[in-house]
Amino acid sequence: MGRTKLSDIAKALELSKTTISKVLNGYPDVNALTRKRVLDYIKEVGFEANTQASFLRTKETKTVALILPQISHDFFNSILEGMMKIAQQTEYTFYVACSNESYELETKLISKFLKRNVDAIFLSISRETRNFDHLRAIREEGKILVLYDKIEKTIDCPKIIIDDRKASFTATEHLIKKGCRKILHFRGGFLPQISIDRYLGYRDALDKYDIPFDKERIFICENANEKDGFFAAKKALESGIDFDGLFTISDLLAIGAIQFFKKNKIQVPEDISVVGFSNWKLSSFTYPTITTIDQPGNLMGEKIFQTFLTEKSLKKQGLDPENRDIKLPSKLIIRESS
Amino acid sequence: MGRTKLSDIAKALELSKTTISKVLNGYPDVNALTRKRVLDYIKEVGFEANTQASFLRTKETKTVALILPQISHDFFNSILEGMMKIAQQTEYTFYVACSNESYELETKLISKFLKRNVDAIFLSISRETRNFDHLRAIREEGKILVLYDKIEKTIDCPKIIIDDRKASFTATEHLIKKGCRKILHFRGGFLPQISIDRYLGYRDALDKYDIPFDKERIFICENANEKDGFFAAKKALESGIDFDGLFTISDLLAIGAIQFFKKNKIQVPEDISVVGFSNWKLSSFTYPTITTIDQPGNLMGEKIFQTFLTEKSLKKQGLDPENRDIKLPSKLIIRESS
DNA sequence: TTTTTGATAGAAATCGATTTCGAAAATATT
DNA sequence: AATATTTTCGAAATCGATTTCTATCAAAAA
Repeated sequence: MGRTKLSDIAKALELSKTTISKVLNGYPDVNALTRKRVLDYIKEVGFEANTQASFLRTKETKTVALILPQISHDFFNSILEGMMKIAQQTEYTFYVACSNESYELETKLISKFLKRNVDAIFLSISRETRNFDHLRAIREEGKILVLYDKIEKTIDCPKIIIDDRKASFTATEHLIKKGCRKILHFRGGFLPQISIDRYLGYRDALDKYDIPFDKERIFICENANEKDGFFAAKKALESGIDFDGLFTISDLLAIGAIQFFKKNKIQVPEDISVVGFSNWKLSSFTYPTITTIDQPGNLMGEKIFQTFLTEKSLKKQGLDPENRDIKLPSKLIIRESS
Repeated sequence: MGRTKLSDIAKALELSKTTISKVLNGYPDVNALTRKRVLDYIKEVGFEANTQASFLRTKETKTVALILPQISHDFFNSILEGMMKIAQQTEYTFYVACSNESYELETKLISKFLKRNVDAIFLSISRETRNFDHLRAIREEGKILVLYDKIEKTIDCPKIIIDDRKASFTATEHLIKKGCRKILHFRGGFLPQISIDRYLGYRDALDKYDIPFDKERIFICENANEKDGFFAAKKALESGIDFDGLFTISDLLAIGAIQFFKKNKIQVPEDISVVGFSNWKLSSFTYPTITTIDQPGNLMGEKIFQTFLTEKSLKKQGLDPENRDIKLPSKLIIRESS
C-alpha cells in the first residue's frame, strides 16, 4: 500500500499529475471547477506532498535547525519551548542540537545541517567562537541565518536579542535605589556581546547616579555557574575591598556567591543585596529567593521563528530587508535577596 | 556551483554514477583499485550523498523524532541532552517536539512525523492518552517506535524505563528507616504506568516493614507541580489524619508541600520527613534541600537512541527481537528534608 | 582454438514530486 | 467564416541518488 501519492490522486480523478501539482502550488492555469474537485479530494484523503521528493525540484526542505549553546539552562529551554509552540502549528519541523559552547562542535553542526539542506539555521554563538566564516558560509549557500541572544554584530542577518544593557541598567539602578553604593559586578568573559552589554548597563547606572566606578569591583566568571560565583565572592572578600551590593550576569553565580556569603556570616540582603540574571526557576525557591532579570525566552523563541518566516517571504519577493534586528524587553523581578 | 554531487564525482574520476554509488553502498562488484580511487577522492572533497535524494529509493531519511511530554522539566531535559550527545556523533539528525501532555497534540505530531518519513519515533506517552491506535500506526508504516518513561505495556516495541517501583520502594524504605510510620503519599493520576508503579513501590515498603496501609494517606495530584503539592498538604492536614513522613512523585510536589508545612509551623524534617522524586536541579537549592530519587536522564537518552540502532539492524537482518525492554537504575539522594 | 565463467563497469529505469513547453479546445476578434 | 487569442490540460524533462540488468573483457576450462 504505502502513503497516497500525487499519482494516486491523479488516477482517482482522471487527471494528470501536472494538474494536481498545479493546484497544490497555486498555478493559475487550472479551471476553477477542476481546482475545487482536486482540493476537495485532497482534503478528503488528507494528502500532503512528500517533502523529500519536492525538495529535488524546489530545494526547500521545510526544515529548520535550532542550535543551542547549552541545553540545561532555563532560558535556552524556554526559547526551545516558545519555538516549538509556534513551529508546531506550521508545516515546518525543526532539528535541535547543542554546541555545548564549543566552537568546533558549532562548525560541525552547521556543516551537518547544511548538508541536510535545512532552510534556515537559528544560532546563538558559542562562548568559544572567535571566527565567523562558518556563519558566512550559511548565507553563501543561500540559507537563512537568524542569530539570537549571543550574536555577532558584523554578520549580515536578522538578530534577536534581549536589551541586555538596559536590563543591567535596571538591575543596577535597583541596587542603587536600595541604598547600595559599592556594588560588585560578576561579569562574563570579554567577548560575548551580552557580557559586554551587561557590563555597560552596570556602568550606565553608576554614571547616572554619580557613583564612581572602581574596576576592583569587577570579577570575571568564565562559566556562569555556582562554583564560579562562590569563588568570585571569595576573591572579592579576600581582596579586602568593601561592598554592599552585587550584580551578577546569572542566577547561578548569584546562588554561588550567596552560599559563600552565608558561610562567612555575611547576611543577604542585610549586609549585601544581590541581583542575578535570567530568572531561573530555582531562583524563586532558594533561601533567600533571588532578585533577578526575567528574560522572555518563550517570546524570543517565537520571534526567531517569525523572523525567519518574514525573511523568507521577503527573499522570495526579491526584496532586501533592512533594520531587521529585534530587541526584546526584560523585567526586573524583585525578591528577598535585595 | 552548488554542493558537489554524485555526478560531479563521476565526471572527475571518469567513471559512471553507478560505480560511485556502488562504492558508497558497499557493493562487491567494484575493482579494489577503483574503490580506493573513489574513496580517496570522496574523502578529499568531503562528499556525502544527499539524504533527500537517497530517500526516494531507499525510503530512509536518517532522521528520527523525539517527542517529549513536557519541555521545562529537568528529567526530560536531560533525556534530550543525553540523546543529543550520542546522536550528534552519528549521521542521524533528530526532530524534537513536545506534546504538552495532550493526546490530541501527540497524535498530530506523530502523523506529522510519519508524513516526514522519519525512520523512528521516540515517545513518552502523554498523561491524557487513553487510546493507542496512533502508536500501532507507526509500526504499521514500518517505522520503529521506542517508548520511554511513560510507556504502554501492550504495545509491541522496545521500552526504556526507570525501575520506578524499586525506586519508590527505596525512597519509602528510607523514610521508614528514619523512623517514620505514618507516611503520606502524593501520587499521580490513575493511569500513567509510572504513577502506578511508584504507588506499588510505596506499598511494597510498607508491607516489608509490616506497616499497615491506610488509603487515607494517599492523595492524588494530577499536575505534579508546586500548587498541587501545596493543596494536597493542606487537604492532608485538614483531614485530621496524623503523619510523620511524605513521599511524593515529584520534587515540585514536595516543594509545594514544604511551603505549606512551613506556613503552618510544621517543621521539616523535625515534624515530617519529605522525599521527592526526579532530582530537579532546584531541589538542592531549596531550604531545606530535598531528599529525592535521581533518574538517569542522560543515560536514558543514550539508551533510547542505541536501542533504535540495534532495533534497526535487527530489522535489516530480518531477525525478530525479543525481551528488548530496558530498566535503568535510579539513586536515592539524601538531603536535609529527611 | 573455442567456449564458459567471473570480474568489472555502465545504461537506463526508478523513486515522487515540479516545471517547462506545446497542444487542443473554447472564446474573442476581424 | 476565418483568424487570433485565451483557457485549460498533459507529455516529458528534471532534480540526485539507487538498483537492476546488460555488456565487455580477461582468464579459465573445454
